[in-house]
Amino acid sequence: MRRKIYSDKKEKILIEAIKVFIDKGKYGARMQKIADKAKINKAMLHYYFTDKDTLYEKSLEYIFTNLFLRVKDFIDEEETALGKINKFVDIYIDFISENIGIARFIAREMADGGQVVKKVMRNLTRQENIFIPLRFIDIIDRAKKDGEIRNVDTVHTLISIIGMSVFYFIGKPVMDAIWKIKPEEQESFIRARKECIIDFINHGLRMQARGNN
Amino acid sequence: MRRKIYSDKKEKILIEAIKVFIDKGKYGARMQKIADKAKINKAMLHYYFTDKDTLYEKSLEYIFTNLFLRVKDFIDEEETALGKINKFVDIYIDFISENIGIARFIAREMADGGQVVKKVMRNLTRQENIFIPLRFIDIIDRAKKDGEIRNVDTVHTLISIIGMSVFYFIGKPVMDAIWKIKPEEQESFIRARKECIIDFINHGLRMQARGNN
DNA sequence: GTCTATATCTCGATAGAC
DNA sequence: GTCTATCGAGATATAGAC
Repeated sequence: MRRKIYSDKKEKILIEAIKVFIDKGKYGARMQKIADKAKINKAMLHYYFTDKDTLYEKSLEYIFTNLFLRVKDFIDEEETALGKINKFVDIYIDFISENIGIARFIAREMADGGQVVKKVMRNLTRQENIFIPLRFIDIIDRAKKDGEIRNVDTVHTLISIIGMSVFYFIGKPVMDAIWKIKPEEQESFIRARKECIIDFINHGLRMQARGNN
Repeated sequence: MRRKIYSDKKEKILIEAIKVFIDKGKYGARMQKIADKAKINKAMLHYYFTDKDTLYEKSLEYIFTNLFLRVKDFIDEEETALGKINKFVDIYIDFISENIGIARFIAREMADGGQVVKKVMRNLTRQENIFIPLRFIDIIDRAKKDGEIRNVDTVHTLISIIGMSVFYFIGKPVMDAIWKIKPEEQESFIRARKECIIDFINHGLRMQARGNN
């Protein structure tokens, strides 16, 4: 299903560039380091991606393309709104914990003002004809109308859901230190994280059943 | 009540350094720029704070000292646990929205691996004999025992609360673009953010009353 | 404590041969 | 397309006069 956008060599460069950007940030990243990891020399790096800004932008674009395509697949499946939201949390956290640096990459970019991410999202929206956040707005709105969830503020609820899902991963090294999570406990910690968020959402949003529950 | 830790001059430097770190990040920040804004020359900057790493660390320490002292004041006041949590969200969001860059500063530091923030927190914990996150653990634990809130996972619930509170501010420029928040709407948006989080928490955590509501 | 001048170095980018 | 060598900007940090 995935369209091949880049040649193998360019893709290899992007993958290594992303690792270095995750590790050091846009300004801390070194072109030399990226070239080394991609096993090419620095001149070739500039040959393929012109300059650092371009490489950074293409790296973000690569990340978002994969993320959006992943979410897109399930979002159209028929289900209840709460089911969709639960599944979103499930898939989203899986994606982030498998690509543990990506939350940090995006967080840093946003903290930098998010100019590049805005540009990438604009392009991607046009290309893929899908803009995940707005699709979720629809889902929540409809669930309210159908009486499936309480009459909450749509946008703020969505921000809360994403914030809960992503925050731990942004601050992972610090979080793990504060809560004394040992390496061998990480997997179960993330599983519990998921369950707790979904439980929180279900109790926080679901229309109160009158009498029972 | 606040102890004076730094001379006026050093404090002035720290305040300006924080602004530049917020704007450009640790690696993007320029010592020259900080010196200019603090109205001293670059040599004096090194005279007072040795090098960039030290200045960065002291900047973070300054931020956390103020943040912790602010939260410390109310946390001892007697109240219900849900009341404390609600008030925490209230004060926390006020602090962040008044110091809009600080969330970004901390987010970036955490994305960088959080080594410095860990060190600062360790020192501060010793000094102030208070470590806010652990105090909140106690609050939530007691509320569970008292039957005030449901039997949720304590740590994950706390992470969720902080994540909901802080996430919008980390990604503010991008968020405002996605949700089309105009400058004149920001104040009411933040007010609504606060209300929605508190509402979410209360519905998500409170023990279900049997029969009514 | 203050300031000018400068040493030293690192990095992004490119020229130019192959 | 590939690679070596190098340029030149711009950064941190400091020496040394006052």
